[in-house]
Amino acid sequence: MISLHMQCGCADLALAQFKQMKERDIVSWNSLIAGYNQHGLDMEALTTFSCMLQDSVLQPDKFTLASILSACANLEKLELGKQIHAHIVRAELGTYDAVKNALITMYAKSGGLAIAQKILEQCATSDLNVIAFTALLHGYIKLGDIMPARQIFDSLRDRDVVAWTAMIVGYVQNGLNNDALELFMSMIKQGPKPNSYTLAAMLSVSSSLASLDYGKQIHASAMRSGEVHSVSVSNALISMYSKAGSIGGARKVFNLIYFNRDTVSWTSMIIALAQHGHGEDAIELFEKMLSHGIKPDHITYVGVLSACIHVGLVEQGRSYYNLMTNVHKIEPTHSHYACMIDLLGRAGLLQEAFNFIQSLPVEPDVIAWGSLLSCCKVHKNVDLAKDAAERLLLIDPDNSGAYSALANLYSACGRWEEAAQVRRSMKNKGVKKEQGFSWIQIQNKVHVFGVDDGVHTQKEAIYKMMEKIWKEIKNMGFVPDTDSVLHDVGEEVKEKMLKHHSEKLAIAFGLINTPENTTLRIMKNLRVCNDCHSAIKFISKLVGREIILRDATRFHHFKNGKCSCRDYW
DNA sequence: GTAGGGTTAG
Repeated sequence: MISLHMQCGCADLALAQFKQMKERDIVSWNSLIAGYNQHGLDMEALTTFSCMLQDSVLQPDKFTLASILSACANLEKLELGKQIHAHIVRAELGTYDAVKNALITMYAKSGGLAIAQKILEQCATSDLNVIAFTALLHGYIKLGDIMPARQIFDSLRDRDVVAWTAMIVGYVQNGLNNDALELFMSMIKQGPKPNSYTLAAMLSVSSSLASLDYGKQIHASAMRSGEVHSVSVSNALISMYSKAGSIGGARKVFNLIYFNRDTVSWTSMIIALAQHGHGEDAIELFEKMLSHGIKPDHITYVGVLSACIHVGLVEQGRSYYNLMTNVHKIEPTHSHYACMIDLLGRAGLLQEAFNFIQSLPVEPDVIAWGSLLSCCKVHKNVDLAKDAAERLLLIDPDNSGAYSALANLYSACGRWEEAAQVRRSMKNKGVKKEQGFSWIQIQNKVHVFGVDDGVHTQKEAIYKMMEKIWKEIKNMGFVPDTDSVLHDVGEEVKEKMLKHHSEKLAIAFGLINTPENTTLRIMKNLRVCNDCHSAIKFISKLVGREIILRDATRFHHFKNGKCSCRDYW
């Protein structure tokens, strides 16, 4: 009965049942502990374990210890794990496979990889199994050692779906998306059938590639295999659609799982809405989440605060920050601090943002100073920007963003000499500037455009298209924002440089190569400049198309001369 | 009757 409740995810019911029992045998204790462990309630598993040791004469058996070791592994409690290990040796329970595997996992996960390896080597060759090796493989991946992990994977004879997934996830977590993709392909060809874990991981690959086509393919295969009903796959789908620029797709999935939403589902949808500039909707959804009695976690609050940032709701942001710390008792992290700095700074309350940084109970990090710096850039506050940049460079001397932001700000204010000075010192220190580029995917092929690099095969046609658009939008009232040009050159040259910004080239290319009325989805690695933002609004009206641009921080939906961000970004 | 390796959010 206890395990039945646990399997339904009703830990409370299981506990009530357990408390009712007059006589508790080892199986009832084990069921409760294992249930907690399987539902991620590892702290509860450990407390139950110590109750068992105190309240009863029962001795833990191999089932108890396997679960407890797993809890230690998840909580990375190496010391406690070692004590359990000692007990296992004394009680001579170390011969059971499940216990051995749990032991190796515990060491691999909680920072004792060398011990894990040693135990594995001591096992006779006969009973080495895929579970222990997968745990070891995962241990290497956690340390970022991909090579030994891959070696283990290659040497495994009976690779099952978990081993394949562990290796794929390992690539994803270490930013090796292409390797993940490649391995997934060969899994399809010759490996076991992917399950919900595999598909969720591959959806996160599609998210970081921001490839809607690819994500849709994974969605289709999840539908075919029935894994689409898993909450984790649904949650990963929400993020994938959002990051690929389709807020509608994200909404559809979220609505579809009405009866099956967890904290991650709500959080993913809130973040999706925030990223797409639907700040009010994000907040409304958050309130709905609270009224449904779903507990927000620290990431939910990152989403809520960034929703407030994107629409400039300063007061509301402040009150949510207080709600988080005072009511939900969530300790703010660096991300929350960065959100608050952004919230205040974006709204022009630069001094207040600066004071906020000064009042932090921890050393401010690169992100904190970087947020303040970019806000100073938006509001053209040179003095504070200089201060922020200097402090940032103390922590990270090679931060190209800090140099660029400061140099650009000087340029924008016409202080060419100081701008040149910053660029010189950047050059002297060997710091390389991050180049801006944009890309667009058309029929499974990604086309990348740098600033005016002119390498594309359709260069002539693209430039010609841009020339035509430029003339027409100027007739519509578009005024080029030559302040966005960060070089001291004549007005005419400035205009030419603006015309060839990477996002504009990507749009011109998209217009040439897609049928009329198709939505264009452009991605950019840096934040969109003022001139491009203004130009794209006109272009969307001129060509009667929706243009979706994802820049470094958010999405802009341009339609009929307007942008979803309402020009606040 | 109970157990062991792998997800998803900024």
